[in-house]
Amino acid sequence: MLIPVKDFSIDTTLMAGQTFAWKRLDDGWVSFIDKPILVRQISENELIVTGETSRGEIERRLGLKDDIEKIISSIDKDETIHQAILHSPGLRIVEDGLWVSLLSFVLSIQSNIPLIKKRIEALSSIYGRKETIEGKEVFSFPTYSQIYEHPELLKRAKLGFREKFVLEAANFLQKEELQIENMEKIREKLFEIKGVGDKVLDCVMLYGMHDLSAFPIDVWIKRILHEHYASMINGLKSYKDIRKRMIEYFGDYAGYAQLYLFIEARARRSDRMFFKKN
DNA sequence: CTTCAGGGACCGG
DNA sequence: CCGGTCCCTGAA
Repeated sequence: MLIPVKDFSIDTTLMAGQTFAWKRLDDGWVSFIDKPILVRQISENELIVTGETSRGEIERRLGLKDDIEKIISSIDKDETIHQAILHSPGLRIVEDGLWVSLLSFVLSIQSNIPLIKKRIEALSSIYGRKETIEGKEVFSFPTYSQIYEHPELLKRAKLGFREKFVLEAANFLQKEELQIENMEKIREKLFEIKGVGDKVLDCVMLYGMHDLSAFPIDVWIKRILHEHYASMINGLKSYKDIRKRMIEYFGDYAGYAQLYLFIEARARRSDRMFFKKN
């Protein structure tokens, strides 16, 4: 299946640190939630997709339906964000779905990206089904039912204190019939899960549910805010107050601003480390 | 070998 | 609100 795209880069999008549901192969990206799918960007304007999926699903999961021009023009409010936008051409915000993002970001607590990936890999090899796509073996992303039914296997993934949080989340989704009616309702319900605080919840809303107004604040965003938006958040202390202020500032697509700034902050970290080594 | 920080959340004061 | 503590890993 061929999907035409415009101003899109799959590498930029999937290496942004927003999703752990895609794995990079030599010449493409695989994701195995229900069925394995393989996506390659063969040119600037074309994706090739293999696997049992649909154009609609791929477009949804890669944020291809977002009107990126409109989004950028609405968040492009100062020099800092302007530069960040210029440094990440082709970026989109993914839509991983509720469970996948919930598990991913519970696992992200007090962890760096390689560690999160490693944990997902471990869980996939413990619970996942193995299938092949174009001769490549891939394990499915663990489901909450699998974890609910075999909680004793969790220890093997060495999740540390996050293990009980993962169990909480799996049990919750197993027992609760969540309707995707309005985002506020879902927020309230998910907040009941032990291990899901403000930051994890914002990540789930943004990268799982595609609520583009969500604005997660982690240590990287905090650094950027103190460095470049100090006057704006002056006097604000709590997570909720700072978040509210930034959403007021960036508007309905604050989530995109957040991801551009996040990528920028981490890129500068890499620059410094490179500088140190030389 | 040890030490320590790392995409936060909880709990007690 | 604030601050100690939580488990595990990889880097130093």
